[in-house]
Amino acid sequence: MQTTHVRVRFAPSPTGYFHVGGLRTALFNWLFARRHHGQFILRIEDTDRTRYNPAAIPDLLSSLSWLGLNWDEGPDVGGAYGPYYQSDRLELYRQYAEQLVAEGKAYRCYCSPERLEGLRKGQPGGEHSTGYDRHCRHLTAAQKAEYQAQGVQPVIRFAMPLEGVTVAEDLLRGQVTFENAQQDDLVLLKSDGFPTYHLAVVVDDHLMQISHILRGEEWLSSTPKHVQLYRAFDWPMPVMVHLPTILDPSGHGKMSKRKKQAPDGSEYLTLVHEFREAGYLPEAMVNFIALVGWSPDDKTEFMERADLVRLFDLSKVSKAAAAFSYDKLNHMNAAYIRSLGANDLAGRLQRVLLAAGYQVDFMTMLAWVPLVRERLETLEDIEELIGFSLQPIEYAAEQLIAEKLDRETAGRVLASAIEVLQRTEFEEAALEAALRSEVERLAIKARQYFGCLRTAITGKSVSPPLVGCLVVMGRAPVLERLQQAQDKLAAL
RNA sequence: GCCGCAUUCGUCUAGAGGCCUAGGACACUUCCCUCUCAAGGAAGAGAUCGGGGGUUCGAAUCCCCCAUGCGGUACCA
Repeated sequence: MQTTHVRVRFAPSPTGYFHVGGLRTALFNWLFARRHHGQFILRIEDTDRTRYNPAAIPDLLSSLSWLGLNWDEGPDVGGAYGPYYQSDRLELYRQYAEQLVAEGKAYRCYCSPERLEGLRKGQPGGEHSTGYDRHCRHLTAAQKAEYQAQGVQPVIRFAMPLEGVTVAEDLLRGQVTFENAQQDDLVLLKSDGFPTYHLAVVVDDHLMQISHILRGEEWLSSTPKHVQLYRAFDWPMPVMVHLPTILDPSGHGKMSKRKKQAPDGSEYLTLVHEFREAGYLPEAMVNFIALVGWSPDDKTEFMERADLVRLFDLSKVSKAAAAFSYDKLNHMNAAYIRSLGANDLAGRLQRVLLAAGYQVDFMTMLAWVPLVRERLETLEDIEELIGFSLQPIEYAAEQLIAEKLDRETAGRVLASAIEVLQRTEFEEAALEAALRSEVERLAIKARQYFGCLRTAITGKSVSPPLVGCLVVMGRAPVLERLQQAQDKLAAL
């Protein structure tokens, strides 16, 4: 596989935001390029003017950068085989299309969209569901002249062989055979002068000397068209690899084709920027996505980027579509968060909170790290975890007497805590010892004592270890909340 | 409808004729730890390898048929 110099490309169409399906294709291309010390090329396939979305390219570029998938040639960086926007290569496609016309391998078609539409409607269920009836394939000179006179803007169609078969070679699936009679005379050049995907992809992959085409499985069906185009141009075929589809978590339907609802009614994330905003680490995303449709062996799952590059092997890519598991992603993200250095984690968390509008300094964040580290599934969870320390809390007074406490005892707990916290050094071991002895003195359970305090301090029944929270918050704010709790209890 | 691809625990997968009474991970259950929640530790449940025919001494692994799923069937990519 490393006999030829590896040049691969990721060639998205800027019609919408970058989604996980595209990410998987991009990542596999990137890994393959890095594994073989080849080039990873980014090419923008903006040949559909009607679906063009100006937000798509900035989103794509920033997402790829966030994930660390750098490209050797493409937008921003240029390269020897540019331009890398297909809309800047129109003249090229026109020339190649004309060349095929001149050689009798393609022809001008003057059929109206209405006629084509009628054709499609008229023949469902027929033996030949092939869309176009090749009406214009054998027009006489006079007929052509008449269409021209009418001012009809023709398209250029490829003249597919009418008989025989086309065999596509796929690295994973072997030889896939298609009957030529089933194939359409596909449009190469649209009436607006833009190429279709089929023409542009073949011309560019050849001109850019792409050695391996790794693309989604949905392209397998159009591969015979591409094979015939390569043949018509007399160009060598790149190695083809069709990557398995990513299914949504239910296992039905392509991921990200449409938004799907999770069992709890929320929407599944499908766009890369959504994962970023939801607090997923780029390193976790890369590791996880690498495992959707590929695995190095029967054990290895956590792999740093260098491992991924070293181990990536196209021949071990799975052929079957795979469902996207948010559970596993979350697990992996949490594991990556836990493995981060304290300073690194603190910095990332601080950024999340600042972006959410909170005032937090780095040292405080650093103090929180040991308390929250193994409780974070995503970076965004930090707000839920320590939000109580950043803004006033609200809770019902009844919550102070949970855990089978009674009102009087809860009052004693608060009083005892206030007393202890006033005189004890604000340091974890000292506070822990002092509070524990109060638990004994009051002859209640630790969970009751700390549960009451937890509500008073955090307003919640779940929090990071309480004593740690007290230390990070500091004496004054803590005492203030305990006194507020006393008031609440009194008012009950 | 037609064409193509795929089919191993709920999910992601390992497996390329005997190493498989099918391994790992997520999720799940139980227990331990424990101020809550996590994390961690231990144990457990979970797939006769979609079904049916072959080939073979022997098949999850090879062949055929069927079923199901997915994809394609555009002047979209």
